[in-house]
Amino acid sequence: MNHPVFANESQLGRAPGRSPIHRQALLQQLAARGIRMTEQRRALVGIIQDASRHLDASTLLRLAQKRDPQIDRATVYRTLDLLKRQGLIDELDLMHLEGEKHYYEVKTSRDHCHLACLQCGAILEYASPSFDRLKNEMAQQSGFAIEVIRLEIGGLCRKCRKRTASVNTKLEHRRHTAG
Amino acid sequence: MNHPVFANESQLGRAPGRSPIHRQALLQQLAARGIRMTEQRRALVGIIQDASRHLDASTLLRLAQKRDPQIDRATVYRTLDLLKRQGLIDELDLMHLEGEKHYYEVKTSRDHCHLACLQCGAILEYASPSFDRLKNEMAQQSGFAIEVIRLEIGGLCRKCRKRTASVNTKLEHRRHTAG
DNA sequence: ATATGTGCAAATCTTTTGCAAATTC
DNA sequence: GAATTTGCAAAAGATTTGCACATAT
Repeated sequence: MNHPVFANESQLGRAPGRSPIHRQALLQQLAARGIRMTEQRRALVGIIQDASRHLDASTLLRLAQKRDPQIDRATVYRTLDLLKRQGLIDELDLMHLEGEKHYYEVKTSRDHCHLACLQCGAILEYASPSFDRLKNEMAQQSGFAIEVIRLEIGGLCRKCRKRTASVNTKLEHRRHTAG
Repeated sequence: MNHPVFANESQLGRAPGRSPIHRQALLQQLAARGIRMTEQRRALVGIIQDASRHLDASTLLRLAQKRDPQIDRATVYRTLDLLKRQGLIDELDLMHLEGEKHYYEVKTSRDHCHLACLQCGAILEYASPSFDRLKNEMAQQSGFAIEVIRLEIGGLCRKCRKRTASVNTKLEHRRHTAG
């Protein structure tokens, strides 16, 4: 790929280029590492996979309880921790748009970053060769063996910018025509 | 600047190119925005400025209380929130090396990112033209007006990598010479 | 048998909030 | 005296932990 790739701009939207094939690959990875895949863990992985947006722990719990009302908060947190330590999911803040929770997504084949609109809460995902290059450069220059990389941006999305701009224009107009 | 810049590798180290002049500039910015600078706020800003490492809220509180035992947790959080909203400090996770706290640093003239060693906790700060370029590219391509940018990396620092590598080698050696 | 996973409840940790008193404009 | 800032104590929210029981190897 030779140019930036976007996901559709949307509330807590998901990354570009995610495929259903991932599911099997993911379960295989876990099996290969000798990790016991229980019903509950399988369900949690599935929910994270299928979600059309980034989930936080309590939302994940709620969704999981729809199928299995028995499942406990602790299990959710323990599973998230497991998957995190195995490097199979990434943890995001999304600029703490709502409280201090974390959001999770299955690690994609391609690193990408998240742009969060501080006004409307839209999340845009962004992957580009420059990002890949920067990562390589940093690894090389710093001597770090990079395990996790997280680039998050807060700002105003295109729409909100226009909206704000037009409001400002109106306000200015009013100001000029007032006295 | 035409090449990557590092801060010294150290426990929770600070960014390259920070100058004491910042203090005045910062207080001026606040004054210019009509923000009342009380003794306590001034003290907190000073402590964050002077710190040789990234501080979390409770450490900041502890340090502030050395001079003024009266100062309260709430004031610290409220001040951090104020400075954050004014875009004068940045909030970091440092890959949650210890718990879920946040760390703070005065915004520097140059954007930089943080590499956190998951083994020894060292923090390396990194600024480079590629990072600046990526930021511009993203702003342009996405249409976002970027207000905050946060690039954090978790991995193994050079030292820990070597250390780990040599441990592995020893282990392998032992394994080979064992039976 | 031994190790691992789970539910439950309580604990912990960080951050926020309501309110009355103090301070500043 | 109106608006802002502060301390205090309580609340809220997210995450972790101890422990007894259940499940898998």
